[in-house]
Amino acid sequence: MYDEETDDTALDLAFTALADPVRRRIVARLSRGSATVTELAEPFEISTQAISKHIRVLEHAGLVTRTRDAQRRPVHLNPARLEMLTSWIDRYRLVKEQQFRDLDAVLAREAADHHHSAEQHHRGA
Amino acid sequence: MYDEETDDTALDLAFTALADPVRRRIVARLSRGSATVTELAEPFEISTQAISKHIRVLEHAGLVTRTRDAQRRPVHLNPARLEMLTSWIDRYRLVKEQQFRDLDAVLAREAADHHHSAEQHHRGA
DNA sequence: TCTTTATTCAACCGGATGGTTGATAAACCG
DNA sequence: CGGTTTATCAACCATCCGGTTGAATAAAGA
Repeated sequence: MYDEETDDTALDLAFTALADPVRRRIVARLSRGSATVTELAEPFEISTQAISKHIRVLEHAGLVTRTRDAQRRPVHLNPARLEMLTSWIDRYRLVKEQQFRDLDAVLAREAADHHHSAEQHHRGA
Repeated sequence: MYDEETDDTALDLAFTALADPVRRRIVARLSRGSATVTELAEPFEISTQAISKHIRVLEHAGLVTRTRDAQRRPVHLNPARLEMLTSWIDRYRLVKEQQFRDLDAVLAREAADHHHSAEQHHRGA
């Protein structure tokens, strides 16, 4: 879905959003079901305004959406956006892990460490 | 490997490290093979000092390691650390995606939107 | 040894970030 | 209507972050 030319600022916003422990706990909580701002704020010792800001960061990153129920604004997790992150990470993780299994790559890495330059030994992989 | 009680600051560091487009490009480059600081700096228009700082952030996050070859310090990607991130994300993504497939969860979510409280309808999932 | 190359250290700067408090808006409840 | 609940807006503040320039370290090469 998000393959090839993944929007850079979208990744910025999403990784930045998950770089904060409070926001990660919010995501964890939302994975078990939607919740309102005050519900989400309850386990924390910071103000609801601060939580509201955190939710805005998550929303701006597309990781959560909000609906409306009277004066409440329930927050819902968007798993598709999480999938965007795993697909980005896996793209490079898997390439590298394949290299570990590839003897040629191991030799190229040793060459980078013990000889002059790392350079492109086998870019045809 | 990193299941259960994943160290919070480790996740902080790793997500923060990937929240920067320059650092993500460095990771992408390193997935194709190790490289030195000046090699990594080349495609960018910023100073090598800035790149050096970026690498330190990645190293501190455990995403890369460094060896020594004379006055060069080749940088290597650590795929295991990337795997830590995907496993964290997937933990919550998959729970939520399961809810989408679960009719009971859909009903619970509607109840959260149209009635009084989101609350715990089916925490036994 | 003197010079060049590779990299880091140190100080600095502007802008973003995460928290605060106080005020405001909107919808429900009596 | 008046009051309570839910949430955001606004201003403020300290710290962090990503970049800069200039100096220092370390090893290689002449």
